[in-house]
Amino acid sequence: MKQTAYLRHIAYDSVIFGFSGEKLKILITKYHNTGLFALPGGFVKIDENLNDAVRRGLKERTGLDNIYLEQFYTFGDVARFRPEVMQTILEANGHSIQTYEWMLDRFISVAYYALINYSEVVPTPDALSDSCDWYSLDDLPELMLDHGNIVNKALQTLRDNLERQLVGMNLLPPLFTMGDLQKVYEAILGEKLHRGAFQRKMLGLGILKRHDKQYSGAAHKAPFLYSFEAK
Amino acid sequence: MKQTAYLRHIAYDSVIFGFSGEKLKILITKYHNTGLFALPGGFVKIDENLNDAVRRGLKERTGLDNIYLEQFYTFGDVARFRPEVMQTILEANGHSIQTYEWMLDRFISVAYYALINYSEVVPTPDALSDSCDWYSLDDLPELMLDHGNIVNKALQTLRDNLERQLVGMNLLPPLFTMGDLQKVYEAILGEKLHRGAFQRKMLGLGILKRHDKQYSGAAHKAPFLYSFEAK
DNA sequence: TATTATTGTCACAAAATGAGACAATAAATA
DNA sequence: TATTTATTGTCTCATTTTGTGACAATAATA
Repeated sequence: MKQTAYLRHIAYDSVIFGFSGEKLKILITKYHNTGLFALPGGFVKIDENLNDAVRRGLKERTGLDNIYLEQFYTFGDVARFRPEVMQTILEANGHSIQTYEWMLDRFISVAYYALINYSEVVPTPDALSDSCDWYSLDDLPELMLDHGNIVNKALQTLRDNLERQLVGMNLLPPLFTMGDLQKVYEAILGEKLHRGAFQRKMLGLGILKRHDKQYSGAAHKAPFLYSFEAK
Repeated sequence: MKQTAYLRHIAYDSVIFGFSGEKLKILITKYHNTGLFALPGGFVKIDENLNDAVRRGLKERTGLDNIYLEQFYTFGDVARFRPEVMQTILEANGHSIQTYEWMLDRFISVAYYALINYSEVVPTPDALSDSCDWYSLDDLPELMLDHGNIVNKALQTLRDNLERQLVGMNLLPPLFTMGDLQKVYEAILGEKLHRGAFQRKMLGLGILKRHDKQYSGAAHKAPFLYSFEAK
């Protein structure tokens, strides 16, 4: 990895949303021997499209291709420039500062959020990290630099876009119940929705295909399973 | 201007919207002796916040402070990298390529749109340009690089955000009629709106203050003037 | 004084939304 | 087998929002 392989001053960070246990979660990495938690991020190769760089990183971190991905903001304040933080990380990994000096420069970070099917993912740490794990949004560790802000803005954007995006399609497995879908919406919005109205609206969109019922073994009526259908 | 004064690989472009003659317009600059039209843009100083760099550029181009400004996308495709274009511009201005070699590198561009009061602006070209003028959105010249895409995405974002933003407040003078306001909305959306419903909705927002009537000298009822009011 | 163009407001229909009610039903329980 | 429990699918009704046209008011003109 030569110094010239990456564009200087430019990084990306990704807020990778998954849904499990009725909670919205995101992937967080922890750097070796530092106690520092961060969003999965990376750099852009000299001859690589920005969007492709992010997809490459997502693939490495989750194993998935063809992820639903949305760029939402570019963070460029000078206050982001904290070379001592990156230096700590590099030193904790035994890397020579000389080779990675370019990493100590000021970076502008393009932030993306991704929506993925939780059950398909095998979170994988990168070379500098000793873990890459799911954290509930309401139980995040302290994140380094402005990564907390980035998460907040990602969630805000996701909420704003909720009506315009097929969110459930990306956060749920191929077959799901109406209750599953409602729980996803409630987790994102952070509020309870009326069951009847929600069902009416979702069915009214005309994008759900009804399948056989799901017999859960529980003592009540079995719900239908649904899948999303491109019209 | 030393090479190290600016962050490498990072630029911004701005889509500056104004409203005049019932049309939505944007500012376009034309580079000396090249026939190249472009969005007003610039670079970020090493010790400058990204957002501040954009405001600095806007101030130079329009003379205005405190502009309504919204970042909407960052363009990072390799296809943007066309050093011969920038070289043409520099040579046409008699600049030595050596001094400005950093400008020939690949750039990632953070795009913003601004909403301004047309009548307050004195468009001012920068050093490389011989004009900075208003163009109607439906009558734009061919723009260099991907600037045409940037304009399209800016307009799309503006439309999407129309209900969440006080657009009229930024595109109109302090006092305006309900008809003026409706024309702004129609220009942005590109469609006619029903007069009665529009008036009902705007008044229902509770953010308009009614003033004296405007006697236009025309042969019909005089409309009220309105201003926006922070609640 | 009648005419013209535009404005402020309303009335009504249509559509969308909020909220509760009820029957249906899969499994557990008596 | 009959009853109970929890949840589901659907419906109805009230409320709110939206789409559409109509009307009187009015500033200037003919």
